[in-house]
Amino acid sequence: MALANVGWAVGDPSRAAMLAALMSGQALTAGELAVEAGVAASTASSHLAILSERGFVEVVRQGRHRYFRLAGPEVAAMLERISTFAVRDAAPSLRGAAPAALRQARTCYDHLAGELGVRVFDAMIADRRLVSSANGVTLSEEGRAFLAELGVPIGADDRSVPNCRPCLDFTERRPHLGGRTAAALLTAMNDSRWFTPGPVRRSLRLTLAGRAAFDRHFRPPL
Amino acid sequence: MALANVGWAVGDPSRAAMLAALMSGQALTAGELAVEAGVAASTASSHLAILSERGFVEVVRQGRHRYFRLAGPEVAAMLERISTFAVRDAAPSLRGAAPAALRQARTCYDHLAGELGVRVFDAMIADRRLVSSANGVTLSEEGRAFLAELGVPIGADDRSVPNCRPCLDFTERRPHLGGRTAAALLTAMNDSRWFTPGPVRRSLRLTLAGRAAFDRHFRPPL
DNA sequence: CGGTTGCTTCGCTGGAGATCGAAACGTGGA
DNA sequence: TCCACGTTTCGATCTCCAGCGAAGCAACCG
Repeated sequence: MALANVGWAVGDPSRAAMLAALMSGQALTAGELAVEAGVAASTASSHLAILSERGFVEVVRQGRHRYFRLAGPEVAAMLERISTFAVRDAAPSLRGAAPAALRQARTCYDHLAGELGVRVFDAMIADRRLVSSANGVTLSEEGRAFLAELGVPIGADDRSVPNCRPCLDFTERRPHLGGRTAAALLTAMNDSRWFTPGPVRRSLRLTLAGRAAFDRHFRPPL
Repeated sequence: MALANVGWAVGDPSRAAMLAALMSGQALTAGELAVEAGVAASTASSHLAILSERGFVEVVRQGRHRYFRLAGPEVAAMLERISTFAVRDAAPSLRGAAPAALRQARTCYDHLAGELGVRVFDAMIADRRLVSSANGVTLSEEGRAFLAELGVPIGADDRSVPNCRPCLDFTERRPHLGGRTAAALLTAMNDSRWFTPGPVRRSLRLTLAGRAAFDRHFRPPL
């Protein structure tokens, strides 16, 4: 029976934690997912085999890493449907405050996400500092110059840890900027005091200086 | 974690079987659900306690029976989403034809369901042959006369197997007519050759005579 | 009032599977 | 060529929980 199979697969706490982590749209390695779920690598491996067999996640080998990501938007949609179901009659306190803080700006592992994260992505695309390429996005010459101006170091474009890549934003449902350069960008932003820690773990609050800087450097398209 | 909780709840084969049975929209007793899942009554009881606690099903006591039904259309929608997920890459032949045939008219255990089932319900309400009552619907005097004219026997209104009751239609998401009288009505319809068996198990196909009769007796409201 | 029926509670058992560590494997870097 | 690291496989352990039957309630029927 379909219901039981799917339910069983996502019903294990460790597997659910892994899927939840992958809901961010990021591709994560087996090791990272093990940490995320709080289990040994061997345990994670068997769980990932199950999720992979059943079509919840797909895997791409890169060097000696194995990156996992959700198998498609239908999977994400279904998982979200399940998640939101349980929350439908939860304490309403959480629904308003915490997500609001997280919605505007937060960290997604090591880079900026939320409304402002998406804004960075959109603005850089609009200004042709970022251009779509075969598998994702790459920095243009203007983009490199722009980031250099902001004091963001740009490493070599490694295939396994790309410089820039789109990362699906969980709250905005649109890509924000991920990758090594995005991490460096967030570091630079923090060094320049654009953000202070927000009220919720992982949330960021824009300072006055940050607001001005955003208006100057990442004008919202349109 | 929400994902894990919901998944765990629906991930047990017995619980999944019960939920699947309830997806028809029918309210079923604990005993019937035990048979449906193929487990002992005691086992079913503990499963139903779990499903009830977590808000998947709601229960209404009637005499010494306990009728269970899905807690609401959101539950049905979520379960359907999960079920169809597993089928998403099955043979595409089934996706179009079978549901279409089932959508128009089919049997729901012993009575008529689908578009035409809902139409019967709506028309009888609109014509005041059926009136809402404390717990469900009951036949008015006009309703009894109407059914007698169609050759439908009407038994005494037993509390545990009611004469008429609303039964949530799975495809239409609105009630159609269930209960003992609805079963008798379907029998009468079949005797009068309003339907022939459809292409799919449980599906019904309207004959020319049936179409005319429906237009005469169950004029769609508005 | 018993008798019957539907359901739940209780205590126990068995088995599935989640978990870990150790060891094997495979890839990349030195 | 060898080592380091990420990952998988294997074997063993242990916990959780689905399952049942027996007994206890509760409602209806005579």
